[in-house]
Amino acid sequence: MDLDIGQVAARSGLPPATLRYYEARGLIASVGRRGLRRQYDASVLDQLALIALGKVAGFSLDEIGQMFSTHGAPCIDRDRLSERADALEEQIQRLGALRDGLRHAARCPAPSHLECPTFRRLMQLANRGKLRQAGPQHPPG
Amino acid sequence: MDLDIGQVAARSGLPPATLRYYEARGLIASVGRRGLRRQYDASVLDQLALIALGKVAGFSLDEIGQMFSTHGAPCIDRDRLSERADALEEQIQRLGALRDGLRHAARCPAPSHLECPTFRRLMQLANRGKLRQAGPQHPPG
DNA sequence: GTTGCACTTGAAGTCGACTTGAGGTCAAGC
DNA sequence: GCTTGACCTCAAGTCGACTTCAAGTGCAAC
Repeated sequence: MDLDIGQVAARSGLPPATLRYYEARGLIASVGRRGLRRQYDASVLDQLALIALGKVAGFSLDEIGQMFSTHGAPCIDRDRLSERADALEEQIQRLGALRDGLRHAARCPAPSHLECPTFRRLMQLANRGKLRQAGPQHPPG
Repeated sequence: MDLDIGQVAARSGLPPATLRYYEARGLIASVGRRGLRRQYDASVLDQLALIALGKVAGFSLDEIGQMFSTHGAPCIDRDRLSERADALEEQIQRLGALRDGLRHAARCPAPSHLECPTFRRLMQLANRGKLRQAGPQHPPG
């Protein structure tokens, strides 16, 4: 019934090294060994899916780790999800403004972007940090 | 008329070390020295604002560097801005889906999130990479 | 019985954008 | 003329999430 680390890797799409890394970080736990090899309960796949979700939602591995109760079952704080949803909402607003600014700049007839008032306003915003944390994540690796 | 690096730092809010770093990367150029100290033309402030904007828009420093012509004046590719605007649009869609999912999960009456179909669907999406690159950027440093 | 492969370990390397540190130089103020 | 403080250079350190490496182990197949 248990899964060998290789099988978990195959089903989750994560390399074994990453699974060991997660285990070392306390995000997942193996149920034992067969020879040297780690064995995992099938529920680890759910946990890994949850971890993946947490990551795209913007949680750090540490934060995700705290969402698993000591017993391994997920105990996700609903307030925390709401908070994160609100943060996403704000970010969406910022990105929307940025997108509109870029669209405008792309079409703007001013000879230099520096002469376009809209573009300059965008620059001001960026400089004052109003737009901070709005950028897309460069794909890790 | 020229600005000392300290003045540029004060006006831009960037530490001198960062200005030197940008200069080493070829993003800005000093017009000379007074004693040891770098002197900059006032236009460097525009360039720095532009760099800040590029950063929040998700460009890397290398990409931003390429947007300055060899003469220092910005020569921003309008197609590139459009592309980035489109990428932002997509990201906004993904973040919206994620936000909705989180909101639902926060309110969902299922005893465990794992038993909520919406939440599970979200997990699936995250796992298939449909949501990748959607997370908010953790502020560097 | 030996080969081969997927695993094991711990340490070190990677990425981008800086920041920090050590040791040195210069102009100004006392 | 000596101190102070802001700059200088170059090297190394930081952060998070991995990846890669070197050297070793154990099971299965031939």
